Amino acid sequence: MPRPPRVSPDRILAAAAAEFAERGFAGARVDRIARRARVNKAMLYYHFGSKQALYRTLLRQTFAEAAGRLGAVASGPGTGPAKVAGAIAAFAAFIQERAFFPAIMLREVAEGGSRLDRETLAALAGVPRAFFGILAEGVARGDLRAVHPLVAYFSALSPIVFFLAADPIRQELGNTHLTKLRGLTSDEFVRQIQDAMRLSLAPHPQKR
Amino acid sequence: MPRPPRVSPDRILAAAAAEFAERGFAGARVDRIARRARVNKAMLYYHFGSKQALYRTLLRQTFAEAAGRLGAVASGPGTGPAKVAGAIAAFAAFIQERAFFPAIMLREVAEGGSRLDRETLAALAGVPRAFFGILAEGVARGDLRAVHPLVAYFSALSPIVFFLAADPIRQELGNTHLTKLRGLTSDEFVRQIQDAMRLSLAPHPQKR
DNA sequence: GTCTATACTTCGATAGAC
DNA sequence: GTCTATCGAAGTATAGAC
Repeated sequence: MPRPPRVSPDRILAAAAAEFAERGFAGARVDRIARRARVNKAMLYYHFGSKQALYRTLLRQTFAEAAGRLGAVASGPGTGPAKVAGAIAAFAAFIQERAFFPAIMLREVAEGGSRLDRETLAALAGVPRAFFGILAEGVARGDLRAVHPLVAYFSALSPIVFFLAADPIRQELGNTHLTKLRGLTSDEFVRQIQDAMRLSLAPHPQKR
Repeated sequence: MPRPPRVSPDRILAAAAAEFAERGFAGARVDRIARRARVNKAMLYYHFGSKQALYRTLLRQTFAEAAGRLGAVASGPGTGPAKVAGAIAAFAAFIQERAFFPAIMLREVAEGGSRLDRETLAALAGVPRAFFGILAEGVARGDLRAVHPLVAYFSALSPIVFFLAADPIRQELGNTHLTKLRGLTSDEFVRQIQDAMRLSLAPHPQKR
């Protein structure tokens, strides 16, 4: 006998994700989140207590799941280069399921994490930690070059976050004819980042 | 005979840069900007008209200067690889002079540019345009590989923006012992990104 | 759990004197 | 150009009935 689904909290979280991504914490409006979720505003406070608690709940869940996906790649099988490519793919796939993620990530980095509690910060830290684990294992095994982990981490993931988050602004620039470029799908972009990482992390010079 | 310097507008712009970077447009407070600039709030409105006009003025100036720096590299002398490295260095140097830039850039991308007028968007578009020019020239001359310009652009600049913007959050994570890493200076980071780009844009396989 | 009505606060912006 | 005082809108949050 299935438990009755807590539709309200889940709908509120989904609505909050969209609103916070579009407007940021300060720009988000509780009324708008409630309306998007088709619940009464009082219900939102009943379930989450405050705007900030809602925000933290959303981010903690999201970060934890992202870290979980990368952690699964890290503890799975495969060579170092394959795991790096797998981590990039997993991260990109996660983002594409949760289109709100890049914008929120960008905003939270800009904010310096000032609004996050310890638990949420810990969830966020799980993302780089999983990636660093892959790098360390590969270096120990000798199939990855020992670059500084932060360099590899930011080289691999930040272009993806940025590229996907910048989609609206690219549209806008394209529409006003300020720039013209051959289209590039997200999948192509991700593949190219994987290739670039493979090259820059290869332990020995290699043929292209 | 030197014109009297318009200290108020300049001080207001500097204060606005800090405030907008820390809190975003919606989170920024006009009162706080005025206080930081040590001017009366009415003066701020006298000079800039509205919070949004102030914001746009700041971003237009900043984007235009960033584009100008990259444009100078693009139209200057040097091989393709040297110009790419030069553009990365110029961009990093610009950011380090204007510490507020990464956070504002991140926020504006997250925002989808929705708050920018046409002129400010045009200024922003000058940044990738200069970078694309360097790439096209190098490809035509045969000393750069023809990767998609967007991939090169995001690979080169977004890690730098992210790394520098994430400094506060790294401090916080480090302080709460959630992660431990050997330090990495901004200069080292930039140099490594230059190296990675040199590798991934080399027209032929090369020794490391 | 759900809703209406509203208290309380903050903030952008301006009026108007100097 | 500069300042004080304040308006009016908008926003978070809650009280209290059902």
